[in-house]
Amino acid sequence: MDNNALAQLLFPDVTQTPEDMNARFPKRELPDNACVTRIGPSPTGFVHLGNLYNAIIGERLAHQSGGVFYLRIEDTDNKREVEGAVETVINAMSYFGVNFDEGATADGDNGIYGPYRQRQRKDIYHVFAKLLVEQGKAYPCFMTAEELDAIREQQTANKENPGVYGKYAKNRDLTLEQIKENLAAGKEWVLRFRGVETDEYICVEDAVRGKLEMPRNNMDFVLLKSDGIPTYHFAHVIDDHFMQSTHVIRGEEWISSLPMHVELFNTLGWEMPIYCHTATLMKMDGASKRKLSKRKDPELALSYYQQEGISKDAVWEFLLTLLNSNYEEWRIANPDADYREFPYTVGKMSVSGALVDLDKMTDISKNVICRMSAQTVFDNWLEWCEQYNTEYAELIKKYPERTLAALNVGKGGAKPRKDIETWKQACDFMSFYYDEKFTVADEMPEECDEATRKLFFAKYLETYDHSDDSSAWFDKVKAITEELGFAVKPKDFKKNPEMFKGSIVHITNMLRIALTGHANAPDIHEVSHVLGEDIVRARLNTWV
RNA sequence: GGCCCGUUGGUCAAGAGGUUAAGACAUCGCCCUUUCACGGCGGAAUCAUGGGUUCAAUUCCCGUACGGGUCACCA
Repeated sequence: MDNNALAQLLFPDVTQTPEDMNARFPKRELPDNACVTRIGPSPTGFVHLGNLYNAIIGERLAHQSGGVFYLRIEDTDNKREVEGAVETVINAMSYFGVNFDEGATADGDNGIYGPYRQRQRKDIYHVFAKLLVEQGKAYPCFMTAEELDAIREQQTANKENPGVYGKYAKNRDLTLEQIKENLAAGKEWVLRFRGVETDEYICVEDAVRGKLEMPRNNMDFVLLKSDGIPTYHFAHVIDDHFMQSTHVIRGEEWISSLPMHVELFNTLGWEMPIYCHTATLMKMDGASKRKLSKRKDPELALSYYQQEGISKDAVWEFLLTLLNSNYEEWRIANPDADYREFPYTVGKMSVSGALVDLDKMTDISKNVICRMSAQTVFDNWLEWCEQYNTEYAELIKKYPERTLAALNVGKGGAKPRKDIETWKQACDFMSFYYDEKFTVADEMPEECDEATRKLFFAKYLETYDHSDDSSAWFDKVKAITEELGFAVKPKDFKKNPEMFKGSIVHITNMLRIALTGHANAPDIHEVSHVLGEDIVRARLNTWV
């Protein structure tokens, strides 16, 4: 077989050489130990937590080391492509604060190692496809889907490994004449790698898992599909070589195709990047763990977190706690530091599938929000409402001063309140500050019967002076409490419950509910001043 | 089925051949407090399993179970 003739027959238009490619993509000039990383999403229009999870690792590695983090669109499967998906990826990533130095942009490319969309890199892949044919390491295969199915059936029946290899690789040794005939007959073909029959093992040092040992590839896997577009495997090796990725971060589902990648790097004589195979995100389903699924689990979609109003920093920090086991300790030691200051390391990563725990996420979100200034909370909440709850957006804009003052309640000091968990929940929590939304949601304490209520609110309003300071105000509350036969000190009531109708706890609860509608609301005196005297009087008057 | 990866409290997890097996979330109790929170203190709760190596194994090795992945002209 004349391999050069075959190569020329298959790729008549390819005139460039591997040397041309080396010249086209010069070596990056970066500091020592700088990491070059990337994410390579396929443009399906669905961005999920796992994408972000891997993106964060790449982003951290690159930006901590003065390296480059880029976006490459892996669009080799045109069946799955969705309009506008590239923009969706970029927007989602940028919403969560993941920004690219280089790569695909909404309307083009940024960087000299492009194009950054694989479909546009056909000419590059073909140079190496041709090279492999010349070297006798790749060959055209004309087998139809039916033939392939038949082989697979036979293999399954014989309890053999399925696939095109060894004697099953029927087109492996076609003559140049046969190939010419097939081509002339207009038969479709794919380019297959010529696998070696061997019982050798390969060993790859994975940065998160350590040694990975598996049988060396013996499959005649597909390099180029019948439309001339490469498969993931071929594209990955060529792209990560020329774009000079130092670390390939991807999900563990790729481990099983690693032998193909190793084989390609070796035959092309290129150095392998460092592989980081990350754990799959799991979820509790009944009593067992399972992989998060796109269809069943809304929390897998990144858009879910936006809709729920979980702040982007909280999502980052949540992922960081999964990614690096000592992140939480660092956070406790450095409560005010930016999470970007945390020194991330790959080796500290979990290798087993982590469960996505929404409670934990909420807790982190709460802590993130309580560290923000009232103004920042205001801005972020409003921004979220503009998109997801326009009714509240209007209210915030209608009462900006009151809203800001309300958000400021419990701020300052070493132990800020943690009332707001998410932007969505903020709408519920803050509702009582707006007459438009105010309702009495909780029951009055049973110790306060109707007569008590009427009497209390009448007296309270009678003596109410909006300018009273906190202690003057509370003295008055105490006086009325005593008058009504309630214990001023909760402990007295605890000791001798039969001597009182209730305690000041019940009285203040009643007041709180009348004022805010909820048993759970901040300090009454402070809330009163945020609301203003008119609203306070109006709300309490309805109980008299 | 073949190949591969994994398994420490309910969850996320640290950990090392000898530890009282960290810490966080959740949960329960107590304290602080006018209330609601915040906060503080404390409780309950974990090394999948069998065998080996060893003076000693949760940690190292082998098997088993369980969970997961993959075996496409999908990534």
